[in-house]
Amino acid sequence: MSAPERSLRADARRNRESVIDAASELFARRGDNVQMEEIATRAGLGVGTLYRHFADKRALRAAIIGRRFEAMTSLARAAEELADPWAAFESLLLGYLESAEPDVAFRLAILGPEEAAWGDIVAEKTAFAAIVERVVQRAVDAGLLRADFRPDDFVLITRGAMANMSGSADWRRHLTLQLEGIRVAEL
Amino acid sequence: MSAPERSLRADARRNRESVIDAASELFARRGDNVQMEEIATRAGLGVGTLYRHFADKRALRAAIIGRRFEAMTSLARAAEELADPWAAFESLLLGYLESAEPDVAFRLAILGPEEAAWGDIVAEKTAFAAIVERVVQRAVDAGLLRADFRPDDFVLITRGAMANMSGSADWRRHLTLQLEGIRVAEL
DNA sequence: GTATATTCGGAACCGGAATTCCGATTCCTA
DNA sequence: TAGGAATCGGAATTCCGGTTCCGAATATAC
Repeated sequence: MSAPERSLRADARRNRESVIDAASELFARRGDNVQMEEIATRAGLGVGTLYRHFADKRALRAAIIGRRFEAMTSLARAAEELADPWAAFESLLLGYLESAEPDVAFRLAILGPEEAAWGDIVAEKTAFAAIVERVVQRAVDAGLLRADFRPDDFVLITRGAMANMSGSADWRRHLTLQLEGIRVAEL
Repeated sequence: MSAPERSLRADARRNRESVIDAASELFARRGDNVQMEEIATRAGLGVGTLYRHFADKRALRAAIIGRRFEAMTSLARAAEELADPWAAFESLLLGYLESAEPDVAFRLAILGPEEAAWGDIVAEKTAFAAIVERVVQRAVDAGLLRADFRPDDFVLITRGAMANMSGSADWRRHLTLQLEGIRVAEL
């Protein structure tokens, strides 16, 4: 991530923290529909300060989303611990989606076409992807997921579910339907 | 739709047509990332003219999307004609998605949270929905779709597929997986 | 406690894009 | 084919939010 260089004056470190908190909160609730000034205000700072810590809006958003990916990664690690292959897969899938649900910015980042300058994020994303790959493979090997199920399908499924997280759509219902399409019928 | 009042001066009607064509083209290709001026230019007109025909960007976009819904509706009508219940259902589903694929603006309209002032559109949307309901019901009654399949599920499925139309995601693959979750296993 | 480097704050600045305005132009009717 | 209404064109205006700047305030070193 944006290496929080050692040696930052105490107040600076504290403020950086505030900015991140405020930004996380707002981006999560309103996606990209948030002004730099509002973030600064909510952090109890001036916009200038905010720009001292992050080059521009993009960088700030990227940092926030990178952070969410870190959370996703540890969540994934926890799921992988589970002994039962199916439990691990389902836990990963559901945990990921439930974490994404309340974070509009994250969902937009995943669903949107934004291919540009994701810098940091990519790394985190990759770490997460590695775990997904292992968990999926384990479930397939155990004969619980259709043999032709690929890690990419995990992406298809999750994006699909996330697309139904706005408004009144019931993404859990959608997930259920999707699972019936990929799980191997028992017996 | 925005009732093209009778009695529009010939040139006016012609220009309105140009605007709609240009806007359709551009919105379809670039979603909302299009300027009023660009639309005017491509239509061979000045922005002023454009505003004479549509109150603002919103109205213009709404008109364009409403138009797409009209197309979707006639497409749906055609699908409903098919004798085989499953063929009708599949044709509707696939036809809808294939029409949506090349139209970024339409997809955004469906996927986005934009709840505000859809005015016109809603009507068209409703007409389309009515057909979907009948086609779905017919497939369910024929025992080809799981008994608990509801028209709302059609929305879940299509939104899911549309979410995988950007970048390298393979929405057809996703659709296949989803179909296996809702179709009744033959025999 | 003073000096010096950092950091803060927020008014001012800027660029981009939507929308307005009104004189010039074009259509249509009598 | 003249008159007047309807329409066009596009420069000018407005709005909005990101970004910059630099004097003031604050922290840390000595």
